[in-house]
Formats: sequence, C-alpha cells, structure tokens
Amino acid sequence: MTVEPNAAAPGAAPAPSDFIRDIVAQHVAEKRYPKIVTRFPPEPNGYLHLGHAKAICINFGIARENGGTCNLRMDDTNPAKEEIEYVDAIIDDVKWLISGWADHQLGFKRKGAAPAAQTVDGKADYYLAAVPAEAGEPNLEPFFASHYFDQLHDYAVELIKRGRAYVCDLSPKDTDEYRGAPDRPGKDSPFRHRTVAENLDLFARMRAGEYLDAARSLRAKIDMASPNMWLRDPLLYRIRHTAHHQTGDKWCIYPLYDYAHCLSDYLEGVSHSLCSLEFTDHRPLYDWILEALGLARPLPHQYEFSKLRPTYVLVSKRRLIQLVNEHAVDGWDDPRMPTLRGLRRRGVPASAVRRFAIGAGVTKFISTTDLAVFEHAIREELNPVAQRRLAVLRPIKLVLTNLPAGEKFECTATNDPQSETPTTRPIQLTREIFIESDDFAEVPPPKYFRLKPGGEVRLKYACIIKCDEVVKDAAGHVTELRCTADLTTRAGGPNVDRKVKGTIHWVSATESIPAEVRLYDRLFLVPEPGLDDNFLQHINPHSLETVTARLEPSLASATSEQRFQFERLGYFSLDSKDASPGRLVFNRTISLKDTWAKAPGKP
RNA sequence: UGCCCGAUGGUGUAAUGGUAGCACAAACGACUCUGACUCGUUUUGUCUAGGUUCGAGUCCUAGUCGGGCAGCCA
Repeated sequence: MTVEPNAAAPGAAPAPSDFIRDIVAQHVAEKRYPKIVTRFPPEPNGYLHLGHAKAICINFGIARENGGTCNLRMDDTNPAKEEIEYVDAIIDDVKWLISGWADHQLGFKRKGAAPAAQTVDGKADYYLAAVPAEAGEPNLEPFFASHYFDQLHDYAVELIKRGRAYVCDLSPKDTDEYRGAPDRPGKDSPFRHRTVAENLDLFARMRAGEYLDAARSLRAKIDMASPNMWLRDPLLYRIRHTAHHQTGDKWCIYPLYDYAHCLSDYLEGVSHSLCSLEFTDHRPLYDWILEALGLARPLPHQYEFSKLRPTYVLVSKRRLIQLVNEHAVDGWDDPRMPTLRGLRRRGVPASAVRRFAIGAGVTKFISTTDLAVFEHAIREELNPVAQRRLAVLRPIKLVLTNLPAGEKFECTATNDPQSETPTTRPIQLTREIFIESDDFAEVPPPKYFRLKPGGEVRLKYACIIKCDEVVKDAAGHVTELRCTADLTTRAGGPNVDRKVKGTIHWVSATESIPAEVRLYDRLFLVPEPGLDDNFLQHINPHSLETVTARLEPSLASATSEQRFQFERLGYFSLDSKDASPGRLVFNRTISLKDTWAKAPGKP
C-alpha cells in the first residue's frame, strides 16, 4: 500500500504497514465506507498510560493516513466505576500525545449532541457525525457512549420485537450456572421463550424502575450451546439504581459493553473498530448484534491487535493504582510513572512516545518490548532539539592556581551542535570551579581518561588543565583539587589544537547557581514486574535520587517547555509542578548512553 | 476433555511461493573539545514432524509450546 509521508515529523520513520492497514487499504480501494473513521474509546476510570499510547497511535495513525477521523469516545456504560474527573485528564492526555501529528483527525461532537434520526434508503436510522476538534468551535466535547442511551434503548426494543432478545429473571448466580463452561454447553433459561409482548412489557418496567438491581436482565437470544461463551445469550442490559455522571438519575438500566460498543461505533459511522486481543472472542457478538438489527448504513468491523508491553514497566490500571495508593510513587503524574502525565512531566516529548508506540508494530503476537527501545526513542527525539548546557550534579571544588581570583575568562559554548547553523553563548571561567566528582579518580581504573593526579584533561569550551595537588580532609576525603590552567589551549590560543584524551564539563564556582535536580531511573529492577503479585518488592530503591547541583547561570531563566542536554550527563527539563520563579527544580528525562559506565575492568 | 488466537536472532518487527532484511540490544573499531552523536565491522533466527512444489518462513496436515474465553467489568 502507499501511504503519505509523515509530513508532521520530518525524518521520522515512514508510515507503517501492517495487517490492519492492509485491510483498511483494501476497503478504501473498494469504497466500502464513505470515510475511514476509527475511534479511541477509553473508560473514564483511570489515567492513560504507555499501553494506551499504542492504541491511540494506531487509531489516529490510520485515520491520518486515510484522510479520516478518529473519535475520542468515553466508554462510560458502568456508572459504578467511572468518574467525571478522569474525562478531562483523558482529553488533555490525548491532545498532548497527538499534538503536531494528528490534531486534524481528532473527532469531537457538539456539546450535548446525540445521534439524530434520519432515513437512509427508506430505512429509519440514527447517526452522529464528528466535528473536527480543531475547527475552533467553542462548544465541543468528546463522544460519550452514555449520550446514546436513548438510541441504544430503542435498538433494544427493536431486538425484542424481532424476537432476538428477551427479559430473563435468573439471578446472577443462576445465570452463571446456566451458562455452562468452556468445555460444557449451557442450558436455556426458563424465561427464554417469553412472548414479544411480555418481553416488551417487562423491559419497559425494568426501565421504569419496578425491579431491584440484578432482579432481571435483557439478554440476546443466541445459542446456549455455542462453543463461544460470549454467544451463550449474553446480557445486554442490567438493572442498576445508580446515578451516572453524564445522565444523572434518568436511567436505572445500563447497557453492557458488548451491546453498547458495537452500536456506538455504528452510530458514529466508525468503519474500523480496532482493539486489543482479549476482545477477539467478542467479535462474533459484535457482528451478531449489528446484523440482528438490519441497519441501514455499512457496518463497522472489529480488528484486534496485541498490546504494547514494555519491560521494566507496569501497564495495568489496577497495579498502577496500587503504586499510587501505597505511596511507592508520588501520584499519577510522578515522573517515574508510565502514565502519559508522568512521562510528560518527566520531559519525554510526545513525539518520542509516538515513535516508540508506532515502532513497536501491529501484530497479534503477544510480545514484550525492551524498554531500551523507548529510551532510544527519547534520545533520538531530544538529541536534535535539546539546548546544550553545562551542569555539575555532584560538585567537587577545583582551584586553578595560576588564575587570579576575581578575574573571568570568557569562553564560547555551543548551544545546538546538531544544528546546521549553531548558535553560541558566553560562559565564564574563573579561578575556582566545580567539576563532577566522577570525573576525578585518585586511583584511576585502566583506560580512565578523566582527571587524575598529575594528569591532564580539557575543560569543555575552555582549556587544558593539569592536576598538581589533591587536598583531603582529616577523614581522607578529597575536598579540593589544585590544578594549573594552560591558557594557550583556549579557543584562539596558539595551542588550541593540542589533544588530550579526556574532556570534562565544569561550572564556575562563583558564577554558577544551585538547583535541585531529580535523577530518575527505572522504577523496577526486574524486566517483568507484573509477573509477581508482590511486585512492590521489585521497586528500584534508586529510582529517584535528588541532588543539589550547580548550573551555569543561563539556566536560571529556563521554562518547563524547554529541553536541555546537560553535556555528558543527559536530558533535563524544568519540573512543571514544583519549580517556581524562586526555585529551580530539574528532572532528568533520560541519561546519555554511557558506554564507560559498563566498561570492563572498571570498579 | 470445548472454542478462538498466535509462534522468524537476546528483544521487537519485515519478507504476501523466488537471495531471510531492518531496528533495539550486545561486541569490536573509526571519529570526537560530550566515553554522547555519527560512521564502519561482527555475533545470533524461520517451534517440531510430515506433505504440496522446480522452489516453503510463507500453502496443507498433525503435533508442541504460549495466550485468551465460564463478570449483571471494559
């Protein structure tokens, strides 16, 4: 198939091809649908995470490649579990993830709009078209399954009239028993053969609130002996005397997922309903309901793909809640969380999440993707755009004994070495500076080419220095290094081209500013923490280390939108929550690759 | 002892009956005022057994292994 190049992300991988896209391409060629419409249907009962990112990228990606729309729909058919608080967070996270990539595809609807009655080829029909969220109309909102409760009810009545659904009085327990087991057929409910009139009456009374919760249910009349459990007269409606966050107390009967989902897709004109593998067994039911109704427009179809499961990460709503509740992390937006909010706060660009989610591919094979692939994607996105700065995380004082106190030697540092037209900024070299404590070793391991007693190293953007003396305290800890600067090796100096093996970063002791820097690492020590019910014991005790660092002064005016590379250390950005004008707090998004850290022979 | 889905290097993914490729990871090397980036080289793969075919990762049969399904959750 041919796909449009990814215009919004130059240099990114070409639009992918996979078994679902092949099907869509075929349908486009056949003109099976007037338009390609997909949907992303989260249940508003939790925050979106890395696993959802894949579903978002597939659904929006396919809409994007085919000039279609992807509707954001709240799958809110269970008032007991869902809360309005999550709706806004979901909208915000989706917009963030697709920003600059598929903004045009985001389908919303007018506030309060419900499917409208229309006639198609002489048949009565309901339809609710998307309005592009980008159109700038003020009163737009996402789709809600709950906004279709009237139409869904009408369709249920129609199923009863067609003899395809009946009201069942079996208790939940008896319903389970009658259902049988995977290797054992079920048996018909004693209420299966009620007349249409009786079913209509009972269903109306269910709706009118005459019965207690779970006293009766509406069931599809399919086949209690089907080898597919979902075809054994599945429930369509249950009685729940519970208020709903969208419809208030208008309803005391609520549709179940299988009934609501396929019809919601249909009402919105969805062409391809893409979901994860565990719904494969539901597909025959999805098709059965739509076919039983004799609908007017082309029917949507469901296709399933395997979820994204990164290593070293939990992608289970229940377990993420546990992390938050047991204070293993500091809330849903903790930068160590795989939630979109957490990733965003950590400084991960949406483009990196997309690169990862899209790169994982679309298959039906249950796989785990190495977290290193994600980390690589983050570095790939950040490297070309991050402004370079100098910062020292764990400072150790270094005195350049041949430089006069109080004097500043201006050096020129490059902001964006990856740019074709790099820009620069001045930084000041002074008699007293800080270097990274890792960059000095009194007893250096083999192949150590940082600073050591009697050794030479280049101060990045400045000059070569030689270590003359190591000053220690009574306990034997190094407190200060005394070195000589060779100013002839500065830029413009006669010996600027002199080579030494090592180059290290530094900041002026007098010009630099202090800042809190949070060094984040993987939350778990084992690749598949979810395998263990007692997963909390695998938490990485060093997943967060907070240090007081020294930064070059230009960082004082940083904003949380900016991305920085602290040279030789990693990518950092201002914490959007805890930083304030008087307080600098930086998060490490991801470290630079460090081949030296794992060099053999290194202690 | 039911039905459904799947299986390609360490990991993920491509090859649509015709040279098993790409990415990540790993190892080595070049370059380097970031032990980064970039570049080069290398290691490692079609679950098993039959069959169809000039030719099979691909098609067929059987098996093995893994996953899903018995919520009035989604």
